[in-house]
Amino acid sequence: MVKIENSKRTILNLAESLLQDKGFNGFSYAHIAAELGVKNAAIHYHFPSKEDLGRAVIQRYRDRFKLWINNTRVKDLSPQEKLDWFFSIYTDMRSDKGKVCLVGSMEAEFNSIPEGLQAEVEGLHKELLKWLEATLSEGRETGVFKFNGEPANKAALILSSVQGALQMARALGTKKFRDVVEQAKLDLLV
Amino acid sequence: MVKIENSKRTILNLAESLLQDKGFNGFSYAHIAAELGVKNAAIHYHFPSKEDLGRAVIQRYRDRFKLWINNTRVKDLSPQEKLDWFFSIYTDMRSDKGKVCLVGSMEAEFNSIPEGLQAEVEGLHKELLKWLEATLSEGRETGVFKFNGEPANKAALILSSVQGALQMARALGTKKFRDVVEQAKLDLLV
DNA sequence: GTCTATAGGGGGATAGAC
DNA sequence: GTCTATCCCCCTATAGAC
Repeated sequence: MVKIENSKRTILNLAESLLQDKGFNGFSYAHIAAELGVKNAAIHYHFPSKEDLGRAVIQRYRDRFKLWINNTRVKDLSPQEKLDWFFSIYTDMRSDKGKVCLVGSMEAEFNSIPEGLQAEVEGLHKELLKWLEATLSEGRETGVFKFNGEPANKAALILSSVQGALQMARALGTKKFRDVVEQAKLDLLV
Repeated sequence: MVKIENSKRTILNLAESLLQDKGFNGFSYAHIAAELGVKNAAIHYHFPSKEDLGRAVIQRYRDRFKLWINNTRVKDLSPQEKLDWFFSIYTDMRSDKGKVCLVGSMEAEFNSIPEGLQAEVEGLHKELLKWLEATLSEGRETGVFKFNGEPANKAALILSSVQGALQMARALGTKKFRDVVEQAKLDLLV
């Protein structure tokens, strides 16, 4: 049961949380309705179909990320600090009831979710990669990061590893997640 | 529709394939029955509950992995070759209809699958990590692998990254998966 | 081992009252 | 915007015939 100021926003919050907790095929309108303290049909008023709801969650996340990285609080950080900020997003997910990242959650179920959702996930994943690549590139130029190969590939590896590490932590515990993040940092010192 | 010699084995094959394709919550007894060309109830005869079926799939995979790594064809390889063999497992999954690894699939849905399954996944993940750690350790001693930090942490990072990369490839394409594997190899040369 | 039949539940979604 | 009521489908699972 959750307080309501803005139903639509609260629904999105709950849906996002459930997506990261149980996956797209693991949650239902009933779950959201129960926590919100309303009936099933009320959710359908705001989001006619489950696909609509899923897409709205991802879209909001994309907007949020875009705002973050364009905000001076992040934009003006050093590459080192940017990377730490990035890792902290995932660390916070792990701390928040062992959530995994939206992208990983939906890609694992990719072939059993609506196509409109797939496209949204693709867009988000590209944006995350692009920012990370730019950050690694910048850091290598200024000499704080050292690594072989292309920044784009290194970005793909790091993003994949935190995505995988959040999942791994569910079976093997939070320490394993932290180990992966530490190793990823070590692998930038070379 | 699939030929039947051994129903139980065929069911396990289909279930494993569906798990890697659609996830635990994304497939049903009906899917298997249809492909096998039998009725729903026939599957329940072999595997009373869906949890039983899921556990059997993971157990078989664990046995298979154990056999592989103890077989002289793998056991006697160099660390370099062992690692290549390991990556080839994942490359083959990607080639096979864009499957993801069982562990990643089930950890993404971890909080919406039966507890008995969770335990099985935990066991498998530990075994994969343990073997990879030993291989990295061996390779570092013989000088073919170079990396900072503990072999256990490096193993966790590499395993997480291929797990994540298979998922990433679903949204961004096979090239991205290959990029991650190549980067992982580069990161062992330092 | 596989079938038919069916129980029993949950899911997504809609219509119409308030 | 939220309610009640309802539809229809799919799902897991079981009983009993063959």
